[in-house]
Amino acid sequence: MSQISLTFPDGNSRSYDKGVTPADVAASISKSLAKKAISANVDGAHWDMQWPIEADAKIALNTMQDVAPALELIRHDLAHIMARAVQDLWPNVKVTIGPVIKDGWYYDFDREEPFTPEDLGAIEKKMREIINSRDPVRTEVWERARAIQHYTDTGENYKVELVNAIPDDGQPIRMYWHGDWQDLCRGPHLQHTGQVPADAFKLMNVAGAYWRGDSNNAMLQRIYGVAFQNKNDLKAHLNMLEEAAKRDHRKLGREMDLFHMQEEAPGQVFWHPNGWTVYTELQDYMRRQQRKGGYVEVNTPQVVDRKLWERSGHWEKYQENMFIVEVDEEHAREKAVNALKPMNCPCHVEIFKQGLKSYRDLPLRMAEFGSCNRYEPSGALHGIMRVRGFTQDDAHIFCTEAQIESETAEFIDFLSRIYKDLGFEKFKVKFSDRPELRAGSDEVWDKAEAALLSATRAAGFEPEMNPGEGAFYGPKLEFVLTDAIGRDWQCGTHQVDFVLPERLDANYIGPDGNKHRPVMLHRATLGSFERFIGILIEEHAGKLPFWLAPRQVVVASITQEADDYVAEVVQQLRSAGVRAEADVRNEKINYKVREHSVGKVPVILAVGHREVDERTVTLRRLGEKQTKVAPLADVLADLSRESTPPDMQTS
RNA sequence: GCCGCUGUAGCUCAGCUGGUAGAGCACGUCAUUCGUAAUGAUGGGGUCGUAGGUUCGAGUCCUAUCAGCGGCACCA
Repeated sequence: MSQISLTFPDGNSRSYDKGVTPADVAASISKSLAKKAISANVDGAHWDMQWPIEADAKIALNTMQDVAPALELIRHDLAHIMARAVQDLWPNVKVTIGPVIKDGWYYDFDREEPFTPEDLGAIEKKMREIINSRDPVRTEVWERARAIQHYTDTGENYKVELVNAIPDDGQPIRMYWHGDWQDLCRGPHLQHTGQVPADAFKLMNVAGAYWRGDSNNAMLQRIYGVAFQNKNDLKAHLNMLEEAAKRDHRKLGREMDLFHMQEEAPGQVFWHPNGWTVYTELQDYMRRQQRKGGYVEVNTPQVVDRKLWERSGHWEKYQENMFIVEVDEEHAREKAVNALKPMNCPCHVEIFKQGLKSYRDLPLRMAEFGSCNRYEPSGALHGIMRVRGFTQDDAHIFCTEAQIESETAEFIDFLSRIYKDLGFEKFKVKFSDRPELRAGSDEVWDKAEAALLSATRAAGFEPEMNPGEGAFYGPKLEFVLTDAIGRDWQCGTHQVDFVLPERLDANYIGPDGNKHRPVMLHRATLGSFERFIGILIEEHAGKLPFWLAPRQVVVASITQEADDYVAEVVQQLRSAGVRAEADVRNEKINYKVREHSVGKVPVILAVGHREVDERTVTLRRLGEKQTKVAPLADVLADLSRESTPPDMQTS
């Protein structure tokens, strides 16, 4: 039998028989390692202890101390153990797939009756039994025909489909057994079920999910679980979720009296005075940024004849998601079907088309705080993050092909500065390329994708790839922020579009005296005010930066004799541009401090007879215990400076 | 839109197997004038999401519908 040489992390090599497994290797080193090992890294690939090694390689054996492989295996084995537990309890349930995800795993089942919370408890219990039984994990590579026959015989029709979907490119069809329970799986897995910590996982919830992610397919039941290396990590995770729930923008929106939503206007926001203050502060800030950035601002109609949407192509694709506005026929002077504008781009093209444009006018950056309405599917709505009525900080840049790259670079810079001002130093960038259903030739897509990508990389970002997720008219850069519990939300976007200018016949006169098509860049920085404010609230846990805080200062009296002084302080703060309120209610200072702290007011100024006499105030900042007594004039100057937005700070 | 869960006072929630609604906070009034996260007393407040149905009787059971929540699908 031929020999191969395996090189260990310490640089030493040993030779083994060809086809040696990591389990053999571990056993050749020590008995305890053979027991402790969970998997190996073989030339960088995560390798099951049972898989044979056929050639010289670098090898490292993993134990539970190696976090990444340990978590991967724990979660993956738990997926199998859970599926086994479910089939032990309900033999008629069909299994499908069960991958590892962030913090845990899920497994999709086909079962008539819904899983109940009690079922989850029973499954967890069964899973612990399986773990405690320390059943060996075994693997074999099967012929495709045998696997299909096996799953046909056992009635696992989803598995048949999965086997058939495995490409015929020499990739092995691998079977795994956890005890007697069998699943199709790429692996690797642990050596036996007892290697999974029995006290560091929890089944979280059941949800519906379509088979293979396609809404035309059957709806399966997905059970989500989380798992860690030990009990404490699990506890910390559950604790984190509990803390995150306190930062939920829907909860804080109510507590801070920012907005509400109600049944009569689903997916639309009633902004209260506090929330509207945040909104307008943010809008003022964006308007200043856009002016500085060389944008012109426009405004376009809300109700637009369907003819324009037909020409732009949106009617065909998005008709069902548009609010249709029809005038009562009896009273209508002319019959027309209109739609509430779901987007601003066609309207901006129409402005561009007014008057002949020259290449000297390009790039033309046209911005609008555009109110849009989209009839989003009911299940998509989520607080103020995904709504049916929203306002984009939208702009369209009309430019030449040659300008795409520099305009993209400039926008990325523009967005980064703004996100930084708003407290987001880091954000994800995703790149979505051509979808299957699209307009425009491959040649045009090649150009657009290349230009977007190279500008993004030049700006220092390596985008995450979203294959096939682009808009129908062009590739897309997405700037993604996450909410309190880690869900991704697309906020900023930057898209190249060669299609719409064509469809709506926009053109400019080039240096050659001929008509040319401009390229259109669709871009939004915040995305929508609604979503961005939602993210902002969660990111800051309601403690918004001072300049954005709706109620910046409450001046609270300690006794009635300070009431006049309170009024004076409030007046002076307001004159200095600070949003200040008086609280002269007949309540104890403790009560007032608590109430305004809960309301996330960043600064409380308490005044009693001492302050009146000395013309000082006692200042307390949100979240801090200690207070500071200072002359009124000093505090006025400080707070006035603090309330100035970051882009208007002078020093 | 799909699967599941939820909907009782402004908010958070209780209300067992059907016998016609309850707490805390909030709000009003009175007392208290207080030094940094809840002063005390007292009072008012709900057609139990909506519409049907079963029943002598429905917050409780059934049907439909609306909205919200968690996922999935969608996201110009």
